[in-house]
Amino acid sequence: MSPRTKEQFEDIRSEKLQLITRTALSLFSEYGYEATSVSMIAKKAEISKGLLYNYFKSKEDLLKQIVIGGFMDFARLLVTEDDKVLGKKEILHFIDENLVLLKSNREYYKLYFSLILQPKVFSLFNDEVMKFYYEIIQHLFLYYQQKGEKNAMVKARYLLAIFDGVGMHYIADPEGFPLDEVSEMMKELL
Amino acid sequence: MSPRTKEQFEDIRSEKLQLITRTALSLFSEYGYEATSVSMIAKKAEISKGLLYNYFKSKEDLLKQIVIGGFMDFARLLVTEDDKVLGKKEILHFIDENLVLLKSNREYYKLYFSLILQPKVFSLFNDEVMKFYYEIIQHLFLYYQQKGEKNAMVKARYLLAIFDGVGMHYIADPEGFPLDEVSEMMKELL
Amino acid sequence: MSPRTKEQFEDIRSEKLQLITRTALSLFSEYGYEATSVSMIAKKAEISKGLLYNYFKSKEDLLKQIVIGGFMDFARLLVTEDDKVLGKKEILHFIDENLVLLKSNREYYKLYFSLILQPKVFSLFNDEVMKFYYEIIQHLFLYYQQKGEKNAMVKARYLLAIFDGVGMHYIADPEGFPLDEVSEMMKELL
Amino acid sequence: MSPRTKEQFEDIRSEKLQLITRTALSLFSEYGYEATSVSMIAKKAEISKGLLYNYFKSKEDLLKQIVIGGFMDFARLLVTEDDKVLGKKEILHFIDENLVLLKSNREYYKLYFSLILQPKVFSLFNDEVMKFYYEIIQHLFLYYQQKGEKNAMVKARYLLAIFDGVGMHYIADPEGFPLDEVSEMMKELL
DNA sequence: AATGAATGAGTCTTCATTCAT
DNA sequence: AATGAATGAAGACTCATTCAT
Repeated sequence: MSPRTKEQFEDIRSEKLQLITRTALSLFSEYGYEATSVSMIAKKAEISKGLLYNYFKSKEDLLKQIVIGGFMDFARLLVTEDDKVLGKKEILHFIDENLVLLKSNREYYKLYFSLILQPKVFSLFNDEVMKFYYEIIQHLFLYYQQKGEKNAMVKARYLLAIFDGVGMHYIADPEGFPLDEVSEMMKELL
Repeated sequence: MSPRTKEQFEDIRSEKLQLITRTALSLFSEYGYEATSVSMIAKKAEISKGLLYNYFKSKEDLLKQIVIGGFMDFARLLVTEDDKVLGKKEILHFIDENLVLLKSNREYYKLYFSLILQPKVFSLFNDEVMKFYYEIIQHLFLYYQQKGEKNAMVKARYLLAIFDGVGMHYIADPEGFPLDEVSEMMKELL
Repeated sequence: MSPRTKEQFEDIRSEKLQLITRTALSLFSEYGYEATSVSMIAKKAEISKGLLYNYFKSKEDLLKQIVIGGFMDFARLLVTEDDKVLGKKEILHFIDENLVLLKSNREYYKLYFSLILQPKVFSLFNDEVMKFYYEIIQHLFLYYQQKGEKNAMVKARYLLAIFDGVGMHYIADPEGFPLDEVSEMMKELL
Repeated sequence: MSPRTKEQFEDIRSEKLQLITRTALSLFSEYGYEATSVSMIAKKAEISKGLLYNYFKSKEDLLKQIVIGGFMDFARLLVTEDDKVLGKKEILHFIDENLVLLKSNREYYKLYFSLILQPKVFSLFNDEVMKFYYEIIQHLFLYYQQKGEKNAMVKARYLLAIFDGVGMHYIADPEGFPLDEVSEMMKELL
């Protein structure tokens, strides 16, 4: 009952939380969200089903935590000093970081793309995702505008669409898709 | 009291088949494949659950028919006289036709994108889709090669990825996404 | 509308009836009664499901006709001039005829044995079968009694049980079971 | 509030397992396997349908466990010191034990006979049962051979067929069939 | 006499979630 | 914090039977 015990409890909590989260991500991405049962997750994580509900209030909640978590990583890439307009350098950096993320978090992105257009599931994140998308578009829009581009908004949306297309194709065929060369081509659009 | 003629039966069958197919497509695209139950389809089509199984072996089979059907429409766009290498004109035509299809078959494409990266479901079509994807890549590759492009294969895969990205973004936000302007930009890559 | 037409109708009826009966027997015996659907029968007989119901009022009724029909064949073996006590010769004859029937109607007996102890199905025939069984027992009882056998009833029931056991084993393994030799052994019990 | 111990869980499991098994055996034997629904079993056992699947993979699996289980009891009767040829004493013992089993496990044997010649269901056990049957035949064959019997194999198969016939008739009419006297008669065949 | 589309009750099975311990 | 037995609603699917033609 000493304070340390409390800390230990918290350590356990966050450790278990990560264990569950990682296990679930791995299974969701391998089998899909619907095809992964809570039992499978509990078994693979070697915990009881009951314990899982100690950390997440539902399977949906677990999914949400995972998706939002990965989203945050992505969001950080674009964080800039307040609302300063991004320069070419920053956008290039954004693209590069993006690739690094894509390569290192394949599981997450596989899940992400498998969900992003699933109506029922997507509705869970609609708000967060949309808000974020528009933020990126806004950044890109400002960049192109400042560059004197006529169709700044069209270009912005085009670029973002390309991002997703490229990401999707890389995830679908990581061995075959020439991600690095393609990303160089993307840079020519800046 | 004589039995219906063969033609009458065929009429009934093809009408019901369409009814079920359309209803299912509409629901699959609205709620997703997994989230759409056979009961929902039957209720909306105003038929009994049993009847659906008179026309399709399983829910999976129904999905497959729908997806493959839509795929055929798309495949036709690329049909060329034998194995002639496509010229710029044909590719431009391909892009344009693609847009027409995208605009007129939104439901279908929503379904398509919602399935494309779902592990469990997609395995149903993996073969057909992959075969087809590689065929398109091959066409594009030959086009770029003949144009003297250095990275012909990279360009080919890049362009296809863009196709999907653009399609996805249009489907996700048909009102907001500037499909026509974007497609003009795509043409600059040829 | 001439008399002949009527006869022709009846010919058709009895022909179709036989067609259905035979087809059903063959399927029942191959897959079992429950595992054989009315659709399978109709398809194999190349008639419509509706027509089947024109001849039999239910699947159960169809089964009943088949079983009772085969039963009659068997029953005829024991028909004797009224209630005369059977002599050894007649019993020997009964055994032999039985074997002939068993060998020539394997399908039927397979069905018969697959049903005979299935509670739900058996209840359909309980009365007929029981009546018949007791009749045979009675014949055998009288035979043994007249022979001066002490345990005439026990012997009678024993012999009948042997009949069924032997039949069952022959049906289960027609190639391997030495039916003829075994039947010679049975005769020693007389 | 600490979780139940392993022992407690095991107790619960083995108790419920028995409850389900017994309930199912009783219903299967009363109505037949096909005619007994999982709902019926759950209702009679006063558990939820779902729980049944916590203990058995499927309805088929449940049947298999029951049949194999009862089979084991029977198999034990024939266990002899290694491969020693059985003497008359052992065979007599085998017959007697068999009767005891038959009398005390009527439900089981009713189920067994109701399955034995049902094509679809029986294929589940074909291998186990056949292996076992041939083992018994082999024992009986060696016994008769050692006794100097000419038709040792025929006798062996004959005896086994009688076993089944007698068992069947006893099960079909437990009150009326003179099992004990009949078994004395069987012994005369040794 | 004949067709096969249509029905709907019923089947087995799955699974997120709860709860006593 | 932790267990896993237990629930029950929902899912996909089957099939004997009916009926308009």
